[in-house]
Amino acid sequence: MPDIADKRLSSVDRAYGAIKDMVIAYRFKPGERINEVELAKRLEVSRTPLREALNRLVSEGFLSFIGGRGFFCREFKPREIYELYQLRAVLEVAAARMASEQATDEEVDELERFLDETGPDDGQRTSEEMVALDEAFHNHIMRFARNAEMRNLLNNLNDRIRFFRWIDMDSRRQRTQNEHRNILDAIRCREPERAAALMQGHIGRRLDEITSGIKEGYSRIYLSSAGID
Amino acid sequence: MPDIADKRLSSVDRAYGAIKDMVIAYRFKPGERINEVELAKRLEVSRTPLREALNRLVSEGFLSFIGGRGFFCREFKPREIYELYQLRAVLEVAAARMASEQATDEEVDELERFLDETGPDDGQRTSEEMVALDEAFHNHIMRFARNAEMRNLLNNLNDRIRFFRWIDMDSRRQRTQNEHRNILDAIRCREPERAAALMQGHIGRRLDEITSGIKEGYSRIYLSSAGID
DNA sequence: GGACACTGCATTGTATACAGATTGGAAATT
DNA sequence: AATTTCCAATCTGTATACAATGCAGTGTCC
Repeated sequence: MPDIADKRLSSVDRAYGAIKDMVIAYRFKPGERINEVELAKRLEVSRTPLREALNRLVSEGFLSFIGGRGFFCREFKPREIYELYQLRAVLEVAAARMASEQATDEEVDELERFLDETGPDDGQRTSEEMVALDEAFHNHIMRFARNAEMRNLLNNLNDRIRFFRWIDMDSRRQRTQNEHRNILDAIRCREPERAAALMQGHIGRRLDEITSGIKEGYSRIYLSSAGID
Repeated sequence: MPDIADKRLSSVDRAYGAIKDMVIAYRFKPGERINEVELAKRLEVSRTPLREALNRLVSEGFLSFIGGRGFFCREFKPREIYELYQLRAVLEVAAARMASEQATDEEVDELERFLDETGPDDGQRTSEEMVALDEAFHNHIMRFARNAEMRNLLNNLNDRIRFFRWIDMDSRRQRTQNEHRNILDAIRCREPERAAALMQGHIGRRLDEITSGIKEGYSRIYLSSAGID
């Protein structure tokens, strides 16, 4: 996470990081218009670098833009979240298959140690922490797949759906660890199809439940953005 | 393709479209530094909207950026092209599977008519035309998959690898049509796994041959950009 | 009472100015 | 001859100004 006040960074980078964090944390309401002058004042940059950062965030799917009207926090229609999850599943299933073929034994051992150290859940963790650990596991797998483009894309998707993963994390604390261990075992045994099938089950099975989860997500979004400002 | 001179479009949009077309057509050499003042003059916009467009193109993978030094045409290392192809294969294999489950019978018929009308190759087509038809077929499949995020991503990937698809199109004019018909048949029969396997073969088999093709691609890039200006 | 036009304010779109960083090349030094 | 230093020209990074567009609130007309 880039420091917003770090003067070594360019104004564009500072604005970019700050706004992205704000979008991820739902400090903007979905569909809310972004006032450039006000935001520029808040971030202590001028509108020129601010708009460069906003343009980048539009390309990355965090904001939308309507000519003549300005920039908006992107909306999260249930269908869109569903599609993001679906793409994430496609990517991660492929990554599991590729990891089974390309991960080194050392990498597999390292990931197993990670699982040993971080689990099982003692019941004290927040949803945020659980998601972070979950993400870390999946990022390991993706690194084993040796494809930087896919890795960047997964990072982008994770940033965009993180909030909604909080919601359904509660219901599967226990199962997650076991499923992760099974996936890792398939990779260790060099069984791409089994790894892919397990990953498909691990992510894909939740797809149907997501639509309902989004409603709860929305209520939390409005709560949090109302409570902070 | 947006008209560069269309004054109804904003300066940012005009610059964005023009630069993207230039990158796709390799009017910049890989790694070439982009002079903002000169490019702004050529496109008849000021540096402010130009830089907004350049920032968008960085996020979309068409350009790179180094703070303090400026914008550069992205380089195409063999490894990167390989990874883009690989991601494309992952996406399209998933799309074939999803299309088998979700395409309507009418859509399948429509795509079959498209194949009837555009093939077989009479030997008169250029590589560019062949790639355009190939892309159109694959875009149909992707539309059947009902995922806008994946569709956008595929469009982005196609724009970024189009040049290299010209190179290996020559060698497989005939086979392409047959493979397309087989894939469509699997979708029609609602056999997701067969569709996926055929798509995997159709795209994935070429992955190994790509690295060598890139060298030829590079020579064409330098020829074309030298010849036009 | 409701629809519509008008007007002033707020906001975006773009050009330009200028400060600071970078680069390439000439001159000086080893 | 090769390397380094320094300087001027060039280029990027950012702020600001102003024009153009959109928006909301008011009043008017039907």
